[in-house]
Amino acid sequence: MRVQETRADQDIVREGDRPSHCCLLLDGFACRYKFTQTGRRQIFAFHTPGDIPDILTLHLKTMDHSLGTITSCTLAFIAHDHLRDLLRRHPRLTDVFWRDTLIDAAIFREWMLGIGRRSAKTRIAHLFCEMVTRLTAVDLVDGNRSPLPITQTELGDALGLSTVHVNRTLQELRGDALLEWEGGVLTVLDWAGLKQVGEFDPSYLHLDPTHFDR
Amino acid sequence: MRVQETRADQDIVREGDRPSHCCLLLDGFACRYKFTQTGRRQIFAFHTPGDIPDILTLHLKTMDHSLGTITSCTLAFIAHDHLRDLLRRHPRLTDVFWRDTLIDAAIFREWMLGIGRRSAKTRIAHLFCEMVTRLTAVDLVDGNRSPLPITQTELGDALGLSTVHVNRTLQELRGDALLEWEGGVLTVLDWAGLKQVGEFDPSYLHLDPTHFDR
DNA sequence: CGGCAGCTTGAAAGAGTTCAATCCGTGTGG
DNA sequence: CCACACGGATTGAACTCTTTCAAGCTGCCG
Repeated sequence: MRVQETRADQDIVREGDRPSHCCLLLDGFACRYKFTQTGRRQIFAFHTPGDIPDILTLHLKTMDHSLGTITSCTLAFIAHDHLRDLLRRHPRLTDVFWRDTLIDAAIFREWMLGIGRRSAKTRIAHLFCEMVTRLTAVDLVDGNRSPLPITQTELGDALGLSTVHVNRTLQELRGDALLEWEGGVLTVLDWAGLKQVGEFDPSYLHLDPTHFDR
Repeated sequence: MRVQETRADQDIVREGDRPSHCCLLLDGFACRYKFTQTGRRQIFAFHTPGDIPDILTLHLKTMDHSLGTITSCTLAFIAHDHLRDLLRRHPRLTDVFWRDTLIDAAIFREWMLGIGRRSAKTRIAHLFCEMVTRLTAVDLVDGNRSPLPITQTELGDALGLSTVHVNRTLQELRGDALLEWEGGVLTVLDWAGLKQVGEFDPSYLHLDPTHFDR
């Protein structure tokens, strides 16, 4: 494993690349995204420490989207060959990684549902609920305060909204005393209320261990 | 394997179910979808013969969305236990199925990009290009005529659009002499033009065998 | 102190939705 | 053989959520 520090807003892997390594995110926030031919960006996923955002390169040679840092990050690069060797020796591990990519896809579906069918307010509230839930799972949440070091533009790019509208909708959420968000820290003031506005049901994250197959 | 005929518009597996079998689609069209709490539907995927739309139940015990038929279908149900046994005996097969679910996810991402960032016209054209490409891969396309037995409402539910708007946008596409679509058959009159309007680049489908890892 | 990224605001424009009918082809029962 | 029901396609008009454009504002860093 090669460990490396990276500045914020740097691409780690780009659309079209054919990487020979996967990257384990040790510290920081990253995202996956792609541009429209007309230059509009959609963010597909936010990644947090512990994730291997490009594990898919193990089976899909050419990247069909990009992976970039949001904050400065610590990354560990692992050669595909080593990873394959590991999985061959421990088939159970294959299932774990496969399952992880399936949850990844479940999150994509939930975002799709939001972008396609939910209002801006619901979408934003939902994403906040998801991030807090996921960050809780990796023990990064302190009480009702959760790191969320992304910009309003990035939030818009993830939710299919303009920055302006994100900004105004955020004001509503704050006005409803549901949350505060400044300095990259999200403070949830009313979890029940936020969940309700966001129509949030965490089942799709498959965090409950009783959902495991074995 | 238990083979079974199913009528159109029937659920095969429902959100919340904990299936013990996977279903191989032998004939017909199916889709995966989920409802918003306010009753709005988002279709996540269209499935064609040869697909195993619920292979994910092998690793995610509880369904977080539903799978239903669009047309009448022929399905083959395979017990998880049998499938697991098969995969244990042929580890190479695990990689094939895993890869397949990764392509599934790549399609989700592309749809997300469309719903979030592309116009209605581009979205519809893009979906048509995708379906024709995928149906060509399973040899269901005859010249420029491709089966596409879905309703305008279903198309809207897949693209995050209202039926009314789908209808009007379809008229534009027809008016531009790009396609015809009636009786469940899509006829592409101008492939190059449709690709351009749809900003379609099939890379994300990972069909090119040179993209395979081994 | 200037510069820059990110946040905020106002006003106008627009893409897409909603509501409410109408139309059309097909299958069904009398 | 015709009336009727029904799912799906189509149309018109009003409405609204979200975008776009165009400035300001703010805090931080060199």
